[in-house]
Amino acid sequence: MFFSSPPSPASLIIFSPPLKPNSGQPPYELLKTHPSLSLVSKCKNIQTLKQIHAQIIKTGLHHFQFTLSRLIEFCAVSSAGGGETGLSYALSIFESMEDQPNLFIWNNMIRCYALSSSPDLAIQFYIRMLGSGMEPNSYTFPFLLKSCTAGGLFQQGKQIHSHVLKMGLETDLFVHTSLINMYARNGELVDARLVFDKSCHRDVVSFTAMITGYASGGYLDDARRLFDEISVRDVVSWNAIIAGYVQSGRFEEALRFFKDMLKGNVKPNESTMISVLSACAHSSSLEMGNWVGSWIEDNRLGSNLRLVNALLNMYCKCGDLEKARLLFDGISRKDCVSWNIMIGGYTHMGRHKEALHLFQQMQRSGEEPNEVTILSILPACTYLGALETGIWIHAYLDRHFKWSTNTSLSTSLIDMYAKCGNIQSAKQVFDSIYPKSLASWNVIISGLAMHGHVDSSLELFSKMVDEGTEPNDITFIAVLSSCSHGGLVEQARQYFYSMVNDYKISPKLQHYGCMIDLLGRAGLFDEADSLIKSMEMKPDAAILSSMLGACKVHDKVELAEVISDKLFELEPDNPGGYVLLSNIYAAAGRWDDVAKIRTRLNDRGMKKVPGCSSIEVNSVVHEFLVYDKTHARSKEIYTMLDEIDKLLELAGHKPDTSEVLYDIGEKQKEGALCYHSERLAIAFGLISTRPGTTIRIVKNLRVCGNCHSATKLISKIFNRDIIARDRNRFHHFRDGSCSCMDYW
DNA sequence: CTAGGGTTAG
Repeated sequence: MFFSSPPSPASLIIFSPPLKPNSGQPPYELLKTHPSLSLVSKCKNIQTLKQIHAQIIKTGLHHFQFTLSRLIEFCAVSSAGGGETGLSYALSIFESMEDQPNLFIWNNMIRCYALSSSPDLAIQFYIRMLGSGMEPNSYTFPFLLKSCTAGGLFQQGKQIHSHVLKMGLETDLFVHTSLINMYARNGELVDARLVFDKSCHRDVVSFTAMITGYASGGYLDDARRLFDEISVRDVVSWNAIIAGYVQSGRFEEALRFFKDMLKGNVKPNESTMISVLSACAHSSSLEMGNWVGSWIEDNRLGSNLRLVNALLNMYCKCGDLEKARLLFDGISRKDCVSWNIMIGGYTHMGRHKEALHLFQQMQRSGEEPNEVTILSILPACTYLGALETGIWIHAYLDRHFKWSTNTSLSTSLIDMYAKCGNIQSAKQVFDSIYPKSLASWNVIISGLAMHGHVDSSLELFSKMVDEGTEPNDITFIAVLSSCSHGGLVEQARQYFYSMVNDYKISPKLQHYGCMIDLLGRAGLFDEADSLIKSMEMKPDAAILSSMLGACKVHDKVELAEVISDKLFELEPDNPGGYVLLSNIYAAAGRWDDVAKIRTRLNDRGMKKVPGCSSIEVNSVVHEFLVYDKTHARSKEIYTMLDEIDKLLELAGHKPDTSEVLYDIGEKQKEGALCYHSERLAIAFGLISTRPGTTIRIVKNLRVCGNCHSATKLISKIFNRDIIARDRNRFHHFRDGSCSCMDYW
């Protein structure tokens, strides 16, 4: 098959006299300088090598072992011809050789195996070599030991070590370093150190092998000590120590080493920069990262994808998405990693719509998503409530991955279903996976809680404990919030007690938050207060806000004033608390105080976080703000809103305008309510989906009381299930009532 | 008669 290549390009055709073996003179001088052979070293890929091979046969050069040696060596060395193709090509030459292969050829065959995907076969080849009467030399062992390192073959490595001793080759610097590396990479640091200490001829390379071993085992102090002992440090030794600190998460120190390296006038290379970029990404060192960016440009390395991806990752992790996107768009041959980094960057910064959009572009580009892609895109679906896209991904996973054993993938999928409003599918996926990780228990328990399935949520918690999975602090947030959604005061007390005493988990702010929210809502202000006093940390804004909310439910105006003073001290510029207090005043009819707060808000120039609701239709996420008129079908939406309004009025719905803060007329206040973002999303859902289809919307804030009662009626009037996720929980509206039983 | 060891992003 090697002779079936198309005719050589003109540049490869060499007219030279055929050579004959055994013609008296040893032809090595001639061979070395023969044009066909010097071409081998310039060879770019295996295709070209085949053409040269054909040429060699034509000229009779293949009768000389020297020639074949060079070909096999090429297969072992060249990255273009290496790997599996290189190995099989080398093998075919080896097996069809006329004479006994010499040691050089045996050694290079072992070298081919070391770089292949089955390095263990190198050992078999070595045994075959011994069987044919060949004795290994100082070149054989580095290749062989490299195979043991690559294949994790510690036992075989040990045996080979005894061969080394028998041959008296342990003092050979190359063999010595290979042994250290083999032991170190197999996690046998003590053995590695024994070998290291035995030799008195150590150089920077053997030091580095030992340092790498220590560093990858997390023994940074040992690595550091050896590093200090090296008299002349080169790039690779610097890289090893820098990478070691990066892998241990000690990024600032890694960057300090890098600066020392530059001070010592050692020139960094691509590997250095990949580690440095990783350190910058993790420690948000944008300045240093930018410096590396210009270094890459100066050294014209813009086409090195590994390096550019690392740079891209740095920009994303440092939050400079604009620069990242510019770089990303400029990469001509993006790989899966480039896409993953950019998509993950958007998700990470909360720009979920852009993440989803880029994911769709990725599919159009023909690049296949992998597990990492899915793990960054699922949270975006979850956040946006993009159930259709989520279902598509589920089907994609079924087709392409064995995902049910991948715990993070399945957990992410369960979370997506739960938070996109489809708790049944979440439960189905949960039931189907094995093993069930702690995280998967946590997401299903909190998912059920959010949907108001309090009983099954708590049952699942008992089942989890029965099956021997130890709950953690996150589990208890889920359990306590479950109690909170169900108004189960006594159970919550018991779980809280059990968490502290049985599981020795010290409560965090969120645990206190659930408890205080629950106690406050139940009107148990004294107990809530003493719980706050027992906390070892100061109550945060969330806790004070939920106390304030409880004051509203129970008309506690004076207490509300005390609490809001503390809240305003903590967050003077967050309008949420002011709005809540003003609502409490409004409910008590204290309009003067309402006006005072409004002035305070205006003086400080505070803006409420705008309410935003989204709905996914045909895999496209549509977002709406209050009074939003930017949507392409805005006209139809507002016609629908008017229609809804009329029907609501007919059904006897009376808008409660007391919570509207602005100084406007009663009629306008009603308007402000009708155009709340969730109302717009629902109206769009009604006009863009078939009758009877469930409408799912997601809101970034809590749903207001007025919209809640309106939505209940809408579900009845239009005969639709409406599933709404707000900041706090899910509301399933059906036939005029809501799954939350008006408790939220 | 040719060769060999240590560093590598999501």
